[in-house]
Amino acid sequence: MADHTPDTAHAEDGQPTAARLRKLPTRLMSLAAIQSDRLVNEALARADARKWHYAVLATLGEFGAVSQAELSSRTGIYRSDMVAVVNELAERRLLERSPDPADRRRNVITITRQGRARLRRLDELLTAAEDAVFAPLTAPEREQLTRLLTRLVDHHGRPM
Amino acid sequence: MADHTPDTAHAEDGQPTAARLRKLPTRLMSLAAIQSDRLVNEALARADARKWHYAVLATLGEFGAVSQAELSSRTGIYRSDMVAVVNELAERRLLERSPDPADRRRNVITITRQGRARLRRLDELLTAAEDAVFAPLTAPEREQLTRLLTRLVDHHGRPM
DNA sequence: CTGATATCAGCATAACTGACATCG
DNA sequence: CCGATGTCAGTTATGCTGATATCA
Repeated sequence: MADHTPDTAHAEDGQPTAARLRKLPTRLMSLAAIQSDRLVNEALARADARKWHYAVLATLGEFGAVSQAELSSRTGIYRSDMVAVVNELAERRLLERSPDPADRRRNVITITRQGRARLRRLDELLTAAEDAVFAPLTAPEREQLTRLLTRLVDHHGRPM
Repeated sequence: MADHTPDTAHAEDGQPTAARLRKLPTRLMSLAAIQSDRLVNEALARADARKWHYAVLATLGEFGAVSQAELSSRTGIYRSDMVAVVNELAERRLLERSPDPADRRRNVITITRQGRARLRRLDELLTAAEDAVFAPLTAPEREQLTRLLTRLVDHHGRPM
C-alpha cells in the first residue's frame, strides 16, 4: 500500500466505516453523486427549478424548436416523464407547446424569451453549485475528473 | 479549447445532447453513478443481495458484533432503514439478531458462518462489477478517479 | 429529565416499464 | 401492418423525516 490514506476514517458524525467499504470505488461514485445532486437540487430549488428543467431549457436554447420525443432523446429524460416537465415549464411560461402542423402526432416545443432569461439564471446557479461541489479540487483536478467521468459515461451508453 | 472532444456527440440510441449539458460535470457525476449503480445492483441481484446487504456484512466482517445503531453510523444507512436490512439478512441466516443483555435497548448483531461465506462471494461479484464499470480506464486512472472521489466525499461529510 | 435505541409510517424524487390512442 | 408520438398509470429503490415505546 503506497498511499497515505488511513485504513479507517471518522465521519464527523459517527463511527468509522469499514476499510473495504470506505474505499470501494463504486460506493464513492454513489456518495459523490448524492452530494453533488443535493447541492445542485438545492441551488435550482431556490429558483423554483429542477435539474430536468435545466436540461430541457438548455436543449431548447441550443437546438431551437423540437418535438418532445427529440427533447427526450437529447436529454435522456424518458418520454413518459417529459410530459410533466414540459407541463411545468409551460405553466411558468418558459416554453410553448403547440401542435406540429406537418405531423399531427408531434408537439413543437419552443423556448420563450422568459425561458431564455431563466436559462441564463439557472446557468449561473449551476456554476455556483458546481464550485461548491468541486471546492476541494484544483482546476486541473476538476478537468481531470470531468475527463474520466466523460470516458465512463460515453463507454456505457444511455439505456432507453 | 485544447482538448479533442467534439461539441456534440451522438448517443448510440438517439439525438446528440446539447454541448453545455453534455460536459456539465455534476451531470456526468449523476450519469456515471447511475450506470455504476446499475451494474453493481445487477451483479448483487444475481446473488439475491443488494448494496446495503454488502455494506452491513462488510462492516460486521471487520468489526464483529455491533448494535444496529453502530451499524447505521458505520455504513451511512439510516437507522430507520437498517431494520429492514437486518430483517432480510436474518431471514437468510447471514446474521443473527439477539438482545444485548448489558443494554436492553440494543440488539447485538453477529455475522454467521454463512454470512462470512456470502460476504466473500459478494466481494467477488463486486470486484467483477467494478471491472465492468471502470473498464474504459487504466489502473492508474482508476486510482486517480478513486482519489478524487474520496476527496469530494470526505469534504462534504455525511449528513445524518 | 435527557438521550439513545429499535421500530414503524410515510414522503419525495428518480429511474424505469407498460399500455394505449393517435397518427404517418 | 409497422412504428413513432404524446400521455397516463404504476412500480421500485432510495434518501430522508418524524413519531413512538423502551430503556440507560
